[in-house]
Amino acid sequence: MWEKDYYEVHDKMYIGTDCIIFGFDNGVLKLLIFKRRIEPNVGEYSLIGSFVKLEESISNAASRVLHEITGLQNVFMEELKTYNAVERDPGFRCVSVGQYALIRIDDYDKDLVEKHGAMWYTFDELPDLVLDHNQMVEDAMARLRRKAKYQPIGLELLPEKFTLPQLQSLYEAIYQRKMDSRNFRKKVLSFGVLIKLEEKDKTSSRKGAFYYKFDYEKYKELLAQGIYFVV
Amino acid sequence: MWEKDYYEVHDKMYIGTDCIIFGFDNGVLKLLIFKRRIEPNVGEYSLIGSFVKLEESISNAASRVLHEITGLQNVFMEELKTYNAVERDPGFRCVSVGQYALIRIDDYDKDLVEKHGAMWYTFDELPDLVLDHNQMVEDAMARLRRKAKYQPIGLELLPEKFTLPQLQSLYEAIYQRKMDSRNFRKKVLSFGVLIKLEEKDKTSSRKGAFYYKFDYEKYKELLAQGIYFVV
DNA sequence: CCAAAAGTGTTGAAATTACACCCATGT
DNA sequence: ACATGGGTGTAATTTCAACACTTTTGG
Repeated sequence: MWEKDYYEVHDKMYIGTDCIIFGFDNGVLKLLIFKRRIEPNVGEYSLIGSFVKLEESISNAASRVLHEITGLQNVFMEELKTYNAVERDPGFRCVSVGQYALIRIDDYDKDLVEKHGAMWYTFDELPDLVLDHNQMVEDAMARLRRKAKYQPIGLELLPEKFTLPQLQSLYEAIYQRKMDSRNFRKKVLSFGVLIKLEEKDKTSSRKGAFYYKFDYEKYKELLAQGIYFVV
Repeated sequence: MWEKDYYEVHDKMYIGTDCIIFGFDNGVLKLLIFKRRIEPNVGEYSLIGSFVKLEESISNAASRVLHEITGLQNVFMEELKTYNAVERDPGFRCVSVGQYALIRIDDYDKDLVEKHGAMWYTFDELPDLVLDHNQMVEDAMARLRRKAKYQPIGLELLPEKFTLPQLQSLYEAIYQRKMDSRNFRKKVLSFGVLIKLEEKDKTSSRKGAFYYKFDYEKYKELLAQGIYFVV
């Protein structure tokens, strides 16, 4: 890659990406935060991030760092927005692209996460983070709430097999309010993208709750038709 | 601004911004496109954009170039997303942040626009644009449709005084479908953010249509309460 | 047999859609 | 007088919200 003349008069800067990683654990929505072991800001808490290299896209960079830390690949991730205030990074002009990720909290590699000094925190108990990272988390949370109205995000945050009570508690965690189980079930089942399995989850009640899984095919069909999922 | 050691091992690149500028003219939604007079891609069509300088934020950069070309200031603008494919710009690695703007088509400085070789095109008649600019326009259009459901964007696209038939035709242009005028009126008036004026617009009918204006105060109150405007 | 969570229907209120005619006015 | 776009109300349908009891089963 070589640089054309008419570009050289312009300014170059760093581009980074920071990942707002949501996980859902036992009825509680959590965020993966880590304690920095390298400069700058050693010892402070921050999101997981990286500079973007010339030969990778921004989402590549995010996937790369996410894989390094959680061991996960093919994680659902979406761009949030850029954080580009001139003085946001005291070191040098650096634009960061926030990306939020949804992971299945039972999938990730606990040792790896621990080795990097990362920990799960609930939204309410977040420590102060470096730079504008607290703002990023707030923005991501707001986005998640909005997104959950239109798309079955349970698909990304729950294990492949999940129960309706689990799905409901995910939505309750996102919206921070109790929902009526009859109405909730009616609604989510009406979309016709859930397949009921024979098997029951007996870990949380004696009666047991039936497992469901997503019908990806039907889901894609509906999306293609422009149908929204509003819960 | 000086550069810390631990940054120097990373890659710097260019950041640009491209503006997807919507205007609403006489029942038709249009986009401001210009024919490039400078390298690279002289003679081809593109969105209006600029490189971001070290000492300005991305939205500053967009405002700057928008002002240069339309003469307008304080234009409504919002970040769309980044366009960051490694090879998107053949000159050098350059990430572009798309921003869409809504302008009152009767406000802009026609001479200035013409001097820069810019022209209004409807969405359906867009020429081929450079790089990924056609994609940007599509994304912006999709965003606008979604946004129009939640916020009274008429506020940005229409002149200060406007009639309900005008507002309706704006929504019809955005959603590309006819709406029922009784239902439309009922809905938009129910929000209570429109103030009916004494004056009538007689340019499009003999009977004349009453002008309305937005009640900004009430609008802000409602937004603060988290109320949505769904049309 | 009992505690604890899963599962299930109905009813009233609210919002949305469909639909057709009169009004005001410049020519 | 008439053509043109502006303005108005009601009824049917759909969607949403509120609400309580029965089922299952491990201990």
